[in-house]
Amino acid sequence: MNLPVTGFPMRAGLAVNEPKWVEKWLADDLYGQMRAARAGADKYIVHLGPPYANGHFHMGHVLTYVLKDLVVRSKFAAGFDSPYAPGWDCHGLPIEWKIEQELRAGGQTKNDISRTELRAKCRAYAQSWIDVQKGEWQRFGALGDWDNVYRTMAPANEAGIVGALGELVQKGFVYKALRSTLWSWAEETALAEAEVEYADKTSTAIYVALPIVGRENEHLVIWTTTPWTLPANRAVAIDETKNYVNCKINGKICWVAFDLYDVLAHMFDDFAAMGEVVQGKVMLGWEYEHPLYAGVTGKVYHGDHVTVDGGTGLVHTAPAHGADDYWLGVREKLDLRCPVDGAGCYEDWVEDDLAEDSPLRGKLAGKLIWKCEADLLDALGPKLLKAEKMTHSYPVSWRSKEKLIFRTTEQWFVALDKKMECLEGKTLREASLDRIYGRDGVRGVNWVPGYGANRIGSMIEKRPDWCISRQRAWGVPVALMLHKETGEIVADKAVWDHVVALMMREGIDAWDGRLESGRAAELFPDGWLAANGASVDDYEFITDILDVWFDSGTTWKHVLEADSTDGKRFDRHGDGKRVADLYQEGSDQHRGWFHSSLLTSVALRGDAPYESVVTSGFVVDGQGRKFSKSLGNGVEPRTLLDTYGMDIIRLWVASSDYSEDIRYSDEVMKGTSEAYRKYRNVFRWLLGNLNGYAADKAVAYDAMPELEQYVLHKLAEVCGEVQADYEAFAFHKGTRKLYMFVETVLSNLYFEARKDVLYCNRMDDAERLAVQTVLDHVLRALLTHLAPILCFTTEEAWHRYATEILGEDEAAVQSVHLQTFAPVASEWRRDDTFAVRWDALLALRGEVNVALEAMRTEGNLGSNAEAVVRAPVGASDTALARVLLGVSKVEAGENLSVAKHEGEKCPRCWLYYDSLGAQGVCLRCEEAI
RNA sequence: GGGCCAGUAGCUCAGUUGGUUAGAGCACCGUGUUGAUAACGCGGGGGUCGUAAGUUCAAGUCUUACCUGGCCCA
Repeated sequence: MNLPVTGFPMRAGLAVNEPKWVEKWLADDLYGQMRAARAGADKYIVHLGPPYANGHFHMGHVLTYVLKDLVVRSKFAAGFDSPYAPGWDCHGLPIEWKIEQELRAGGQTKNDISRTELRAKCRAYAQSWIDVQKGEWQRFGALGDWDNVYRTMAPANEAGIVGALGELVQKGFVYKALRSTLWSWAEETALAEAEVEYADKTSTAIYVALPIVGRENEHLVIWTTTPWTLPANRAVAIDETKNYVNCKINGKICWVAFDLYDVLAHMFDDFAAMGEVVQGKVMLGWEYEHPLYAGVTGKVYHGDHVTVDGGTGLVHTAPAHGADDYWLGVREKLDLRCPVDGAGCYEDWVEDDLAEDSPLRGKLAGKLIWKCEADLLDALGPKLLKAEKMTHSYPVSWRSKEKLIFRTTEQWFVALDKKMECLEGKTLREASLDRIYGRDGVRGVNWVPGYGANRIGSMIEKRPDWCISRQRAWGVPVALMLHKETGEIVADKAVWDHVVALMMREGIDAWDGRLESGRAAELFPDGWLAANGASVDDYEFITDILDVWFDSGTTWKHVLEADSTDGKRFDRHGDGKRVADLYQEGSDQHRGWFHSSLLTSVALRGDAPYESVVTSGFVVDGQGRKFSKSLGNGVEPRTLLDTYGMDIIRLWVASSDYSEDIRYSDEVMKGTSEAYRKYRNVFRWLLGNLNGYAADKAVAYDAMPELEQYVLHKLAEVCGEVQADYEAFAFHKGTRKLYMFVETVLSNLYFEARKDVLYCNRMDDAERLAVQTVLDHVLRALLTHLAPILCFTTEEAWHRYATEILGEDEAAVQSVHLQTFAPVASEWRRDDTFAVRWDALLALRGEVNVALEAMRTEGNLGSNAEAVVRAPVGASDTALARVLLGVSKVEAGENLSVAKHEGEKCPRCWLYYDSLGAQGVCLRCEEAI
């Protein structure tokens, strides 16, 4: 008997064995070997959206890094050279916060140390997480250039980011403007949305009557919960489509929204009806007297944001203190200056327009806004119709829990609607949209799934100009110099090149460090100031930092492009392709990384940075809900590694349709584990039955039995389809086809049919060798096609194959990941006639199985070998049919009938014969013995 | 509240330009093997295709509304 023999164990022990492979691959520099093996081949560049260097990896990271790894590995297997550099996003608020927290824990604040020291702490903190995440990442089996990872905080990258900013400035994209931002006066800083919380806070709500110019005793009534913004009042906004009505409050004729009349009637003790109604548009242009300033007037304008479901329907508008107000102010060219400084105190000029005898004189300038409330209310006098305390949900600082304010401050922007020479007269918005949709003769991006184009397209269409400045410390400086008198930005390339060169050596400290230590002059090239007849004191240096999206949004430049000349990693030999073939991230990145990368790349090189963008949904639980702490349904990748092993997690990712959210649950993982075990058992069976086989024993295709040809036909078919699926990033389809092949063609049919020949025929029997030849092809094909997915298990099986079947030394075995997809001979693919014939044979097999099962249920049959079948097959097909059915005999006949074989059972092969040979076994077995 | 997307058996997925009784694998149940054995084979049950209308001779497949869930915004 030739039973299977292999050392490939049925049980995987992934949790223990996988880390050993990781170690070996790193020690052997597998990635380097793969690059070398594909030297000169076409490059396929997957570019990584850098993870933020803070915290452990979660399931979302697992999903995206496995997906990217599937692409990289399958591209190598398809013969491409696929350089891949892991990297990290290092700057930004969350890390800076973390450091501030640590400082506070030590009784300090960020003001106690220099910005340079603060940045050093942030840098060390980021690095510590990079080290942690690197280990977790490698454990995923992710292939990559681990010795040359990139970090946005590396000096070369920081210099590259500034260089990108410099080019934008030189091309004319960057401008300065006032913008309304949420501001924390307590911490003296602008806040990003992520830093904002909401809490119940008490405010003073006031109704104020503003006298209308030229209308005796008539007033506009405004309502506000922020009395401190009254000095900044510049207008009153109404809804021109709504009706307004007058009434008498405290003896004053007051105009309010018609829809709010009833509510307001009950609000005031001294209220009387009047009843004149006008449409809002009639009021447009009415002038009113400023609530505080003598001789100052404002006008009534329409505002889309005005509602009549609260307040009075007339909105106090202070462009310095609100987003809607700000945009109205911009539209109507109102005074946008902010009378409140960064610490929440009124500027001196806030008192300029006060009347000589105003009680507010000397009460506002330099005072904290919250402390001026009582004085402001007093100063309103009879204009104040009513004041009351109210509690409402209000934005507060994450840190101090103090109420936030809106302040208009100077910020830096990238223009989206400016017609640009470098974009052939188009705006950045238009040029970006052209590339998103592939219109106006421009090559588009391949969005997978396709709706990604719409999604990012509608965002680019609607978004305002890109505000790239932040008032923080941990980031790349908006390294701008402004001429103090002219306000002009220095755009001279020589200066930018000089600054970039300094940063190349010193990183971002080259900027802030020099400013802090009074060496700003060094930021100019030698002799530049003199040549321009200027001194360093003529210039103002911006200390804002760049939005972190600018860091990662320019990685195509400071990572890919910077490393792409003269045969370096990402060099594509000027083939005209985009810098990257693929960006892959979660669908949230349509607003994030895909978005910022597109804008910078279109602006700077006139094209998208990527050929394809593949987006995935999010990992959700078994009920389709997101993972969250409050639901308590989170899972830690580290736990899963111990429970299941990475290959099973990789298989889960590969078999999921990531275009939607993908579910993670114990049930899903149980199913995935079963599939894994199937693959593993099939590998084991193949290896075991290839025992004793060698390449020189291979049987030529034409000499093979038809069953073998059928299996090769199916193998060729599945390999072709799977490779196409991989190419289309449809891993779940490819995985599914491979599994179907393994399950239905191999396990159910072929292995079952050929066990007899493999176990019982002579080792050197031609038919047995034909079977082994097929097993050899099948194993190589399965291992190479599954290697991108089951990267650990296929490697393990491949090593067994190399040592047990090919007879190689363990130390000399070449990794499965160095192989290309096992080739498929064209002769294996057969025509439709062949396929139709086999469909019929397999259909017959199904019918016979039903009949045999009926016999078994009646207790008349054990194994199929006990049966003899009469079936409608040609006489020449009875032998093949017998093999397919696993029965002892098939006779050709008109109709299907099954019966128990009445002959003798061969004790060796267990088949039944009319009679056995002299040695008590069948003739075939006699010969084999 | 707005934009985009999804909702087919317990699970993972197929369902081509709308066209006969909606498919597969796993899981489940039954059963056979005991020379892939913490395996393997065979058979079987299981879905009113998220809900409700509509278009059509005909809808899982088109339209609308709603429900549920996800991402991004406000």
